[in-house]
Amino acid sequence: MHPYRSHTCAELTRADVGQTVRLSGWVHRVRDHGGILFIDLRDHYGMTQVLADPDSPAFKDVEKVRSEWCIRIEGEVKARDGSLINPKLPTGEIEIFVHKLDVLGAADELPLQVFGEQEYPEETRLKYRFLDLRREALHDNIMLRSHVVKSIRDRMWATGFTEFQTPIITASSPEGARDFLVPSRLHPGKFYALPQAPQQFKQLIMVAGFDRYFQIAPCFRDEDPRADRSPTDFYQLDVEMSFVEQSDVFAAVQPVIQGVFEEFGGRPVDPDWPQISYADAALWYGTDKPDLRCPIKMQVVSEHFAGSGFAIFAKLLEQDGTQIRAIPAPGGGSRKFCDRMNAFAQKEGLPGMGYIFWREAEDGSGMEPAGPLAKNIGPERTEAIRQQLDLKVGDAAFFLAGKPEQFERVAGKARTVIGEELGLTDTNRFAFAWIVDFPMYEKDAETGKIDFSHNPFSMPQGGMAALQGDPLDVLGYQYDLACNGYELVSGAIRNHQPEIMFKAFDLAGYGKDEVEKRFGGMVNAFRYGAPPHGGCAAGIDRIVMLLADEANIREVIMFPMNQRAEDLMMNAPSDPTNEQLRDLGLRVLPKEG
RNA sequence: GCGGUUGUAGCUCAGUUGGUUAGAGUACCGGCCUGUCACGCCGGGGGUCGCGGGUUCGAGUCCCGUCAACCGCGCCA
Repeated sequence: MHPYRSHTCAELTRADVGQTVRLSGWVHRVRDHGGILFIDLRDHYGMTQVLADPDSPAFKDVEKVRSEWCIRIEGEVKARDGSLINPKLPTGEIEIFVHKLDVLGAADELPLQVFGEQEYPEETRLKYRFLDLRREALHDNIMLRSHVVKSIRDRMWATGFTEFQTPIITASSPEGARDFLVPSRLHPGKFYALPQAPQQFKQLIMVAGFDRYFQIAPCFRDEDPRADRSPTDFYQLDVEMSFVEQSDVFAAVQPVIQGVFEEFGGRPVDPDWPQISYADAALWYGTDKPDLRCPIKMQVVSEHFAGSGFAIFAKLLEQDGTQIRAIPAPGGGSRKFCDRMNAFAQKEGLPGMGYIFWREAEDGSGMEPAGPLAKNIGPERTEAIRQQLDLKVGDAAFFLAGKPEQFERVAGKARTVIGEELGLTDTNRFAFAWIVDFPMYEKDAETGKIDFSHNPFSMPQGGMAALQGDPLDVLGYQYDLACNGYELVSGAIRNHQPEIMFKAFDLAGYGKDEVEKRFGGMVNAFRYGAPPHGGCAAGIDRIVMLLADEANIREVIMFPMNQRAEDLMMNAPSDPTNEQLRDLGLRVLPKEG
């Protein structure tokens, strides 16, 4: 018999009754009745009930074990009486009568219970991640992740993609985020960088003629985290294809993502993935990662307020670049709800959201608008707004005024909250949308400087000719895939022509020298027969997060960092030894202040 | 860097307008219990109320400062 186990804790059934078996695992729960004593023994695969009574030679040993001790038992498989069967366990028809028990690893008093679904603070959970990972919910999430990654690999291979590994210690590739730097010992004073993405390598793979590449690749960015954004490192499904247009990339990626969501999501996946321009997404949804499960679309209603009796809005509209936008709220027609949403906008840093709602007229003559805004602009304008937004009795509309870039984000959030609170959002599905036609450039609000708004390697729509006019009018072959309000995929058709690339960088204020210096490895390759190519990268952590229905990305990462990019379990980052610093030719400056 | 929330037993939490010796559940230790599967019953140990200062006869509670965690903003093509 194997020294540790003849079976797993999920394996034994009525068919095994009478066998002598050996099991190893963790003590999930002990129930000590004095004369009879039960242990739920747990391993990766499942749970088996073990029992002992004073007839067992192991009885004294069994009395001593506690939760989460790692033990090995030997015993006989016994059938349970009908009334004693536990239908919740696959092994619930049998139990093991113990003859021998060995403690493989005792446990101190636990900082968090493995048994049960008690919630614990993240600090505790991260410090004792190995215990948290024993718990069913997290264990299942990590297993889900593993299956999802395998499914993605299989689907990519099945459609003609091949996986290659790219370097981890490499050159800085300033694509936007802050680099993690690695000091070089052999070249004191010089640094490697960890890749923010395998971006340049995958483009080089295309120049090298490999045609269809993918990789489940780690990416490293030294930025502050969010609930849906892991600090330090995360994984992407990185994809690149040669001789393709945007629609070819969509056609290659959609079946993979859709297939994975159908396989693991447990919820319907919308088969229709609309393509929405960046401009429309900003206007309708206030974000470039809209949640299409919420049916609300915002609209421009400036004309109804221009020159109206509502002086605040009317005056504002006299300034350049201002707009009034409306969020229709079907079913939101109560003062209480409207006031609550207004308070929400104020909490988010706006002066507030004006509103109108429509109710039954008190004299029974039909419907009447309510709210201070309606009085100020008068009945005709109010009615015109109602007709434009297609609202009826019991509905409301909220209004945001100013420069769209200043209120768009909050408007988008308000749209989401309104949709949820009014029950308009069907949460039990996955709704995808390709966001296309991103602008190539944006103007910094403070400095007025033109810079790339997204990926500097994207091909501008219209090529070289498009770069002759106003940079802010140039759109890129640059796209995202949004799902339920998260950005899942981001990609582009690349700029593979050195002249267009130099011109594109020139518009953002980067000279030829600088491009050569920073992206020389890739740009140089483009001089030797670069194929047109494009691709994208999909966030593995976010995909699993959506599939597992978790709001926090740390629930789907085996060993995550905390909000301050610290590993509490491994104690990272930590101080280097003086010897290490000397080897690297580094000295640490004392912290200022 | 900024804002919000939180911080009381190993763990999860309660603690009133400031008032006696700071409580519960769970875990841990001891006792009882032969059919439980969140077993049950009895008893016990366990506290720098995040930390520092202040107000007060008296502070877990009020004030100031500070630290930490999470959530958000900036940032993240």
